[in-house]
Amino acid sequence: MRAYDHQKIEKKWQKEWEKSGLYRSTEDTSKPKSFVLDMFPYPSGEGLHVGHPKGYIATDIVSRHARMQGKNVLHPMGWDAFGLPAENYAIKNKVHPRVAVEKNIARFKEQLQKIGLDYDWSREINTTDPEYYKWTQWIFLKLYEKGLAYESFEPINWCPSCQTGLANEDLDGNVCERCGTVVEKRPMRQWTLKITDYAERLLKDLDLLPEWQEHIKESQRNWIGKSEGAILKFEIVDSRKETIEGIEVFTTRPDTLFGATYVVIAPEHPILRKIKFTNTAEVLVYAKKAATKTEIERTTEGKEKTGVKLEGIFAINPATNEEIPVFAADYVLAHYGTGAIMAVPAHDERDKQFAQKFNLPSTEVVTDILKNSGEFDGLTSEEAKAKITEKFGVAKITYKLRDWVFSRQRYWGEPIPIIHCEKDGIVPVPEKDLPVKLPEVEHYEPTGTGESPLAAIESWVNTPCPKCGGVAKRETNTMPQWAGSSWYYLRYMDPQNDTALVDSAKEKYWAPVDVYVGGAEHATRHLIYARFWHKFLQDIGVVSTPEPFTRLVSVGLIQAEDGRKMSKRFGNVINPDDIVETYGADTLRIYEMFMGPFTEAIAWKTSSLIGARRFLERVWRLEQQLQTTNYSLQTERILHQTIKKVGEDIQNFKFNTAISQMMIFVNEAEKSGLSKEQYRDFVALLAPFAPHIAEDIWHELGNKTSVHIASWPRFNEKKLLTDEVTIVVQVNGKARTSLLFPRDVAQADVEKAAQEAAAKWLLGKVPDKIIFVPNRLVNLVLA
RNA sequence: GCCGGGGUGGCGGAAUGGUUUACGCAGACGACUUAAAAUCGUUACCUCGUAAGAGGUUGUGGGUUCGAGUCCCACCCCCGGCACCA
Repeated sequence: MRAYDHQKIEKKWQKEWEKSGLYRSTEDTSKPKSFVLDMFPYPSGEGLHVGHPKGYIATDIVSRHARMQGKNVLHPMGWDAFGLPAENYAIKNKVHPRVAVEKNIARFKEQLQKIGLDYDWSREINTTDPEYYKWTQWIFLKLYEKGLAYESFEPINWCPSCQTGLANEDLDGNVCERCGTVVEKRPMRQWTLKITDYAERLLKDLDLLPEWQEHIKESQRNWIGKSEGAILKFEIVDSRKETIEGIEVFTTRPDTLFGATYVVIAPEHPILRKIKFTNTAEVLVYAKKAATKTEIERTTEGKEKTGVKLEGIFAINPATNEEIPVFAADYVLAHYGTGAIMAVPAHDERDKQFAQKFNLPSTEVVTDILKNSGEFDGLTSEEAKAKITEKFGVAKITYKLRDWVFSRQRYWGEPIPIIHCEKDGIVPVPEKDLPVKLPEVEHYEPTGTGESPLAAIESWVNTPCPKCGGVAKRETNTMPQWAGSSWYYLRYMDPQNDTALVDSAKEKYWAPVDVYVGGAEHATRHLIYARFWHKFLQDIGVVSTPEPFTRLVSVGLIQAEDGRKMSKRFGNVINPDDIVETYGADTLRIYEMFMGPFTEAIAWKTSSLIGARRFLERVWRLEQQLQTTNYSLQTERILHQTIKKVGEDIQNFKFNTAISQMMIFVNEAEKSGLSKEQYRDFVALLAPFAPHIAEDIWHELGNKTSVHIASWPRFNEKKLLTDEVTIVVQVNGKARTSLLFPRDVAQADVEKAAQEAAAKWLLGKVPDKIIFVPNRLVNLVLA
C-alpha cells in the first residue's frame, strides 16, 4: 500500500491546481454565483499563527462546496496594508513601511498558500497600491461633492502615543484600540465624514439582514444608539423675572415634564458664555476644570456628581410656570442631545443623586399613570409623551453615533485628495489627477504637531490650485486604517479596471457578498463603515444593492493552550507552518474545523490534533477495505446519511458535526467494508475539508479530472432509513428496556410486546395509559 | 444598570420534547511485537453492590408534560456589546 506522505501530496496538488487555474473566477452568467469573502488581513510582521486561518479554512470549505454544487465561485484574498499596525511595525524595525509591507505580504501569502486555500490569486488586491487607492480617494471626492466630507475643528480623541487623532470607533472605552494608551481630547482641524446622515438607514436596514448573527446586529444598534424623545424649550429669566434667553433640553421622558425641578447645562455649553449671572467667574472656573478632566476622571470618580448653581437666574418650567434653578454640571454631556437637560429627580437616578447632594426638591409625576400633571393627569406615559411633546416642544430623535473623524496625522495612509488654495479655499483634486500618490519620505515618524510627516515635503505640498492656478498647498493628513477596507469587496469583482471603481455589469452579477466571515471585533468598526460607504455608493449609482453582505458569520478566536490570547509577547504562538510540515495542511484544516462550534472561542490543544491525523490515515487506508462484489447495506445507509448531513452542516457552518459524521462513516466502512463507488462519493464529501488527500485518492481511484470540480454527491431519501427500528420501552416515563421491530410496526404489536418485556416493572398491573411514538418509543403509564 | 450569547463526563464537545454524553482527545486493560512506537480490540458519567442490578445526574429552585438538557417562571455564575447618552 502507498504511504500517506502528506508533504509530497500537498506540494504536488498545490502545484497542479495553480498550473491548471482551477480556482479562477469568471463572470459566467450561465451559472448561479457565490461570492464568499474573508475579512482580509493586515500583514503584520509576526506572520500568521494558527488562529488566523480558522476563518479562511471555513470559507474555503464553503466555497469548494458551492463550486461542487455547480456554482460560479468568487473567493478572493488581498491585503489591508495601510494604517497604524503596518506603520508602527515599520518604525520599530527601522524599515520603510512600503518595504515592510511588501515583505510581510510575501510571508503571509506563502503561509496561506501552504494551507491549500482555493483563492483566485489573479484577483489579489492591496490597499496601498496606487491603482487601488485611486478609487478610495475617488470615493472621498464623491463624499465631498455630496457634502458628506467636511472640515471641522471640534476637540477630538488624540492618542499621545500614536500621535494622531482618532475616531470614536478607534477607542476601547477611553484607550486607543491599537496601543492601549489613554486618549486625550484635543481641538484640531480635521476631515470628518457625515456618517450620522446615514444613522437611521444603518439602523433600519439591519432588518434586511436575517442571516447576520444577532449579537453583531445588537452591537451595531447599541453603537448607533437611537433615542426617541422631545426637545422642550425653557425660558431663562433674571431676578426681575425678565426673559433673557431660552434654552432647549432633550428628553426621552417628556411625560415627566411636570416633575422637572431644575435644569442642568453641560459645562462646555456656549450659553454659559453668553448670559450673565452673579457668579460667572465661579462657573467659568468649574467649566474649565471639567474640560481638563479626562474621561477616566469623569467616570471613575464613583460617579459622584459635581456642579455649580448659576446664581441670579432661573428657568421657567413651561408646564408649571414655576421658577426652577439652573446648574452647570459635567454629568450632562455637551455632545449629546442639546447639551442641556431638564432634571426630574423622581424619575431619573442621576438627577436623584444630584438633587440629594444639592438639596433640591423632587416631585413624583408618574406611577402607573400621570399625576401632579394638571390636564394630563390620568394619561399613560405613552399618551402623555405625545401630548406633552405636542404642546410644549417638538419630537426629536437623537443618536449616539458621531460623525467619523477621518484624518490621521500619520504617513502611512491614503493622502486626502484636497488642495488648500489661498484664494479659492478648499479645492478638491480633479478626478483626472487621481491617484494623489503618497510621496517617498525620509522621515515617516509622526510629528506630534497635529500635522502629518507629509507636511515637511515642500515639493509635494506646494502645488498649483486646480481652479485658479495660484499658490496652494496639498492636504497633508491621511485617511484612517478603515478607508481601504470600506469598499474592497467591490474591487475583487473587477480588480484591473482603471476607468471605473467597478464595471456595473460585473457588480450586478457578483453583488452582494453571499457569505462574509471574520472577527467579531469588527462589529462596530469595519462593518459599520463598510455599510455606510456601501449605502453612499448605492446613492450615487455605483452599487445596486442596499447592503453589501447578505450573511455574516463571526469566527471564534483560537486561544493558546494556556487559555490566553496567542501572542509573541506571551511566547505561546503556534505557527501553522510547523503544523503543516509535521502533520500536513489537511490535518490542520480538519483539526481546526473539528475543535468545536465555529463561532465559539476555543483553546488550541496540540495533543488533540492527532485525532485529525488519525482520521485522515484511516481514510487513506480504506482502500484496503474495498470490496468488489457485494457491499454492505449498513455502509450504504451511513454514506447517504453522511452526504445529507455534511451538505447541511456546511451550509450552517457546523463543520465539527460534519466531520464527526464522516468519522462515523469511516468507522462503519472499516467494519463492514465499502465499494469503490462508496469510497468515491465519500472522498468527494471530504474534498472541501481536506482537499489534498481527497484529490490524491480521487485520482488513485481512476478519475482524470479534479475532485474539486466534481459534482457534489446526492443522497437518496429512501436509503437514509434502516428497515429495523429500536423502540424504547418506558414505564412512567423512565426508560426500562428497548425492543427491535420492523420499521412502521403497528402500535398494537408494540404495546403487547412492551408489556411483556416490561412485566418486571409493571408489578402485575395493567397500564392506565399508553403513549406510542411511532418507530421511537412506547411509554406505559401507571396511575 | 440595559441588551445579546452561554452553563452537559477527566477534557473539546454532540443531542427535531423521546434510552443524555454521538464524534474525538486523554486514561485503563488486552492483541500484535524480542521490545517500543504505530495499529487493532475491549472498557470507561457518578453512588451503592463481589455480581445481577438499583438509584442519581445536563448551574440552582419551582412549573408545564405520559416524558424536559430542550418549553415557562425565579435565581446564581461565565463570555460579549453599550453605558453619567437624559
